[in-house]
Amino acid sequence: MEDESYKERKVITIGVVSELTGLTERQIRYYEDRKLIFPERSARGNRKYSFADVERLIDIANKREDGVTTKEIKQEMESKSRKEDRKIRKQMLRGQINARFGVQKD
Amino acid sequence: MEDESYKERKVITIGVVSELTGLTERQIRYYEDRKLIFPERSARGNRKYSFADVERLIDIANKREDGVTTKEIKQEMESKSRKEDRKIRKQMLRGQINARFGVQKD
DNA sequence: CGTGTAAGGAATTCTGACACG
DNA sequence: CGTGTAAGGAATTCTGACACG
Repeated sequence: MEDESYKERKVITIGVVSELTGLTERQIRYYEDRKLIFPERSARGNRKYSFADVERLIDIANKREDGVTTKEIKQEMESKSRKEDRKIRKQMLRGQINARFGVQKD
Repeated sequence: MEDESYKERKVITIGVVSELTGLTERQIRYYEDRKLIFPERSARGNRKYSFADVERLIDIANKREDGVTTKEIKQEMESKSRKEDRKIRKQMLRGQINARFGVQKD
C-alpha cells in the first residue's frame, strides 16, 4: 500500500488532463456528463482529476476510437464493478470464516 | 518500482499546491527563486508541480517555522544530495565488481 | 450521439515593483 | 530576508446554447 495514494488524489486541472490524454476539454466534460468520470471540484468550481481518472480517460478514448459508445462503456464499467463487489464480498466472507475456524495467528 | 511514478510527474498547478501545503503562492514562488523547488512550465508558462514537490514544500514550511533560513535549507539539501551521490556511486561500483567476479546469474 | 464553437463572465496565474524590517 | 499587496494583462475554466448529423 502507498503512503498517500498519489494515484487517487484529485489534484489535476482539466487543461493538464487534456494535455495528458490528448482529449479536448469538451470531450472530458462530456464523459463526465455521461457518468464515465467523476472529478472533484475546487472551492470555486474547477474540476480536479486524479492520475487514475487520467488513465480511465485514456481507456475511454481507446474504446471510443473502436466505435464503442459511451453507453456501452458505462455498462462495461458497471459489469466490472459488480464483479469486483462479488470478489470483495467473497474475500470478506473467507476472512470471517478464518477468524472463527481457521489457523491460529502467531 | 512504479509503472509511471505518479509521485514525480509535474502536473499540479500552483493554486492546488497552495491548498495542499497551506503556503501562499507568493511563498511558493519565492522558494523557487531561492532554488529550493523546481517546477516545470506549461506551454504558456504556468508552473506545474509534482507530489514530491508538494512534500518538499511541506518540509520547507516546517523548517521555516523553526526559523531555518532558505539559505540553510538549501545547504542541507546540497549536503544530502552529495551523500546520495556517494551512496549511488558505491552501489554502482559494487555492481561492476559483481558483474566481473560475483555470483553467476541463473 | 458525440463533438465543435462562439459568448460572457469569473477566477487563475504571471511578472515586476514597492513596502516593511 | 521573507512575505504581503496592488497592478495590468494574458490564459484558464465554467455554463448553457446552437450546430451538425
